[in-house]
Order: sequence, then C-alpha cells, then structure tokens
Amino acid sequence: MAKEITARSEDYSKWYNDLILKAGLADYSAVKGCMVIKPYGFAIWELMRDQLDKMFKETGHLNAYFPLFVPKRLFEAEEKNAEGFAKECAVVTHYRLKTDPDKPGKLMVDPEAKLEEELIVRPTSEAIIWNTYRDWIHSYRDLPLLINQWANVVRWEMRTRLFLRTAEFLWQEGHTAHATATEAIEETVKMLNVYSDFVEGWMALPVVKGVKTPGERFAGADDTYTIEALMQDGKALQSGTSHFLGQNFAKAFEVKFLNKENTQEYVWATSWGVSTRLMGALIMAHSDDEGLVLPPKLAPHQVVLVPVPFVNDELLNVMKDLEAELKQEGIRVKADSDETKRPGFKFAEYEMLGVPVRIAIGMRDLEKGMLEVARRDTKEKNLVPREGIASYVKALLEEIQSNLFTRAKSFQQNNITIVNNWDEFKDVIENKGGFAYAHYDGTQETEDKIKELTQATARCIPLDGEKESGVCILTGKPSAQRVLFAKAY
RNA sequence: CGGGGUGUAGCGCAGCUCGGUUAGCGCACCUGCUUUGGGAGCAGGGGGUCCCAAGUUCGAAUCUUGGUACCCCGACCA
Repeated sequence: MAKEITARSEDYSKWYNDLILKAGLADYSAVKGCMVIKPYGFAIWELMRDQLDKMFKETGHLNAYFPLFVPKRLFEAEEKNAEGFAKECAVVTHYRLKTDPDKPGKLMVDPEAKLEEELIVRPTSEAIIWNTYRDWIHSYRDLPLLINQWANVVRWEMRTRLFLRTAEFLWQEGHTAHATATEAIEETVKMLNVYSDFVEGWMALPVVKGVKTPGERFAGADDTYTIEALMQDGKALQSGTSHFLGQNFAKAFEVKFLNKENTQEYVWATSWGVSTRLMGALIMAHSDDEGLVLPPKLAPHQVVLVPVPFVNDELLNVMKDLEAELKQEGIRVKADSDETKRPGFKFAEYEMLGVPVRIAIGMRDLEKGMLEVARRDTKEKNLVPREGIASYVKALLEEIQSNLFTRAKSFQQNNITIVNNWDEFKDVIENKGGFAYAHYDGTQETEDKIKELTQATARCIPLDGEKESGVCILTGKPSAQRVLFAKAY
C-alpha cells in the first residue's frame, strides 16, 4: 500500500485515479479502455447490485439474460437508436483464427471464416430484447412485461476513465412493455424514483431528478429522465437514466398485442439503467485526501478491529468476542489479527479503504473497560465503554450514513446557483462550478452554442422545478422553465 | 481522430545528452534480530528478454529508422 495520494486541490483527476488504484478498487488492464475491477471494488459493486436487485424485485421485475451479440440487421431496426450508437460499436466479423503460415507460433484471423452477417457487441440491448418480446407478447394479458438484466455492455469510447467511462462496463438494464403510454410513463418515473432512493439512501449522495432536453435524450427514446449528482469538483455526473421509449421499438420490431376489444395495438416501452459508473460517483462523493470514505451501507467492512500496540493472545480473545458481538448485530466487521503489520500502518490503510468505523483494542483502555472508536467521516476518536459497544457502533454507523448525506446535500445546495443573465451564467460555470439554474429558449442551437462557449451542457429540467417564465440567458427569447446547466463527466 | 507524455525488477524512478566492466536507487518482497498506542530500525538476501524489430558499431538501456502499448489533454459519449 502506497503512502500518499495526490491532494484534491492539486489535481482532482489524479486524486481520483490514485484513490482507485491505491484503495485497490480497480486497475488498468492489458486491454485499452478496459479495467479490472479488483476484489475490494467488486465487493462494493456487489453491495450496490444486491440492493438495487432487491428494489427491482420489490417493484415487480424479474431478471433474465439476453445475448451479448446482436445481429446487425436487428441492431439497425430502430434507426435512431442504431444511429446514436453506431460510432461506438465493436463488431464481430469473423468466427475463427488459424495458425499463421508466415509466422510460426502466431495466429491470424482466418479469412475463410468471415461471418455472413456481422454481430454487434451490444452497447445496449433494446434491439435483441424487443426482437424477443415480439414472440412473448400477444395479448393484453401478457402485459405489463417487467424484465431486468444484469450484463456487460461495450461502447468503444475515444477517451476512458476508470469507472466513469470504460469501453466495457457492467450495468443493469430494465426493459418493460405496457399496454398504455400512461402506464409506461408511470413505470419510467417509478424506476427513476427507485434510482434516486438508492443513490440518496444507500450512496448518501443527493441527486436532482429531471428530464433531459431533446439534445441529451437517449437515442430512440421519446423522453429521458435522469438523476444528476454533483461531484466535489463541481462537475455533474449523470448517475442513472430512465427512458420512456414510446412505441418506437414496438414499431421497429412489430411488437403488438390484442386489447380487450380484440384490436391490434403496438405496446409502449421503457428502459432504464445504472452502471458501474455509480462506483465513480460513490468514490468522488465523500472521499478525501487520506483516501476513500464509504457510506456504511455500502462498505464491505463497516467496522475494523485493530489490536494495539501489537497482537497478543489476550487482545485476540477480546477481539474475537467483539467480532462475534458486532456480527450478532448484523454489522460487517473485519478483525485484523495480522501480526506483521503495525497499528499505524493499519490505521492508514483502513482510512485509505474508507472503512467507516475503526475500533482500537488496547490493553491500557481495556483496563479501564474502554475501547477507542474512530470514525472515518469526521476523523473523531472517542473512548467508549466496552459494555454495550455493539449498540453504540450500530447507532454510530447510522449517524455516519446520515452525516455523509447531510454533508453532500449541503454541498449540492450551495452549488445550485440561480442565474438570470449571461454574465452570471458564465461566472458560475467558469469560476464557482456546480449547477447554473437558468432560463434558455429550449432550442438545440442555443444549447449547442452554450456548450461551445462554456463547455456546460443542459443536465436536466428538474421535475420539481417551478413553471416560472423568463427569458433565455443567451438569446433573450422567452422560456417557460429553468434548466440546470453544468460541466459534466 | 488530433496534441502531448511514458515504456528500465511487483510499484515509483535514475541512468540516455556525450555508447565502454557485473544496469542502479527508493518502496514492496524473503530471512534473522531488535522494536511496538499513527505508515518501525538494523543486517543479510532474491528478483531485469532495459516495450518490440531492424540498422550503425569492436561494443547499444544509451545513437538511427520503423513499429507497438498504455496514460494524460481535447472533440464524441453513460
């Protein structure tokens, strides 16, 4: 374990990379743009995944799995969707290698093994799924169809960043079919709420729920709903999206059902997803210059026990009892009995790993019936009675969870700035950072122009925003509602 | 796809300008002893196709040419 990471104030993006590498969350791989998720990082992802999966099932969804490959003919069926992803698709053209006659021991693509039809490695699965749904859906009795899949997808990005944008990433994608537009829109919003409940409740990261402007909409969607989170450097991160797909895919794949009146109708669709990008959000949300800071609900180890100043049998026994006691309370606890590392090293290491609570077990304190409890979020240390430690820790974990949220919430609130003219807008985007809440005329041209001039993009039209009329900060044309702008990841 | 950077031990680097014993340093690793309430000390030890290929040369980590990989910054995107 290395000793230091770059300070946020010095180089935020280097800090982010250092943190991931040194906390052992992920690593670069031999494949350009692809990363290895290491056990500690994957443990966090598993906690996120398990919770989301539970929430999907509680809202009536079932898991299924669809193929990695999508035949080109299917992929291109929904034109807008296909166009939107065309530039970043990996394509399988051959199905066999052979030994290279010119280079002994080397392999080459067998030119005789060219596929009749290329296979697209899924950048998203609407095409293959809707092609399947055609066979699954015939009657209104088959609806709604509520399916989710956990999968990997590939988007051949020009520029990648650990967790935030990699060529291959893990995600879940929900794909639902409904009899009416109203029902589909309700589903879209319901899942957006599941996402915001998860991100706020488990990741302790406040989000703004909103609707994307047409320019930022998912290719093939009629409407895209989003949750936008704010990172410590003032940049926004789109953390989850939920799409109302209208009848676009139903029409492209001829998915119809017979309604109660015995007439054919196209079904209405939604899709929604969150990815390992959430890991990036989690890392950036709370961490500091000493390392990761994890919310207790998503910490692989919620409590670590460290004997001080060194490991001996008596301390080991106390530690074992303590471990059992905490586990009894449902707390994820790690008892570190490693004799080869000294306490100071362990303290620093578990701070790097973001473990919310550390308990030092030392002879001196034990003689007084006390334990030293340190919390990662505020770095406070307190002597706490050995008796009743488990309930103390349990309450402390809850306190840390809510403190992290409160802290992030106040950061977010302080970084949503209402602006009323171009100078204010520019000043916020260039100097203060965060969201600029501004009127604009709603046209693509203006959106493009704003991006060109300031690098800021329209993040969303907040769902709870007031319908307040005003004038566009750039063109002076009328506007019906304010939109959140920010520089984004 | 443009611009920049870097490839030398697991990691971080020096050496290269000006070619010359056995390629070095820190961290990590192994062994031993001593230590031990915030990243231990000492001693000993192991570990290298110097990114690849071709060329120049008596001799290449070092010079030349070509290739390749990854990272960073931009445009594109979750």
